[in-house]
Amino acid sequence: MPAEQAKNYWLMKSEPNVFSIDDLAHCNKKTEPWSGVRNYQARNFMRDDMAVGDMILFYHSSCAEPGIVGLAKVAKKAYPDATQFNVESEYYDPKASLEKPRWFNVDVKYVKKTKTLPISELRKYKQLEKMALLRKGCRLSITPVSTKEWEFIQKLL
DNA sequence: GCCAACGTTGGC
DNA sequence: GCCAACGTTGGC
Repeated sequence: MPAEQAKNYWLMKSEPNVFSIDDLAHCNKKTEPWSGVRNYQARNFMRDDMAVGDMILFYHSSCAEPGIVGLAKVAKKAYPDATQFNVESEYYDPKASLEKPRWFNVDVKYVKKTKTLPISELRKYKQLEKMALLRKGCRLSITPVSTKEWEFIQKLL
């Protein structure tokens, strides 16, 4: 066994009217496949860089008070996203096949709900000014979080 | 391989 | 609802 690997940290956006932190807390085993990501950069983060045990800031977007609302962790490493093969799904991708899947997802497990830390507050801290989330025009639904950013945010929660 | 047109994201 | 910023598509 290798020595314990350095943990990575992530921020994952979800629209609460589609899938909220409470939904995650109440689903089976508090674990859910993070399916439906259809952006290559976000896919690559999941497929190539996420490991079991990585910690996640759960973020609510497109809502009254967008911000960090809880913590989660990676429960299963990436595997082909089942929704790409399902013609009934809004995430169906006709260009994907079982032999050549295009989209991957990890499983995400609920850790805890926190107070809401709004994006407007995050923008106030110099320590967070380099956060990918806060970069102008950043629309990525999955972004890396540095260890320092993670630790700073833990103190705010 | 370029790039205009188009669609989407997401804070405000 | 607006719209800036970005990613994707497809004609050439």
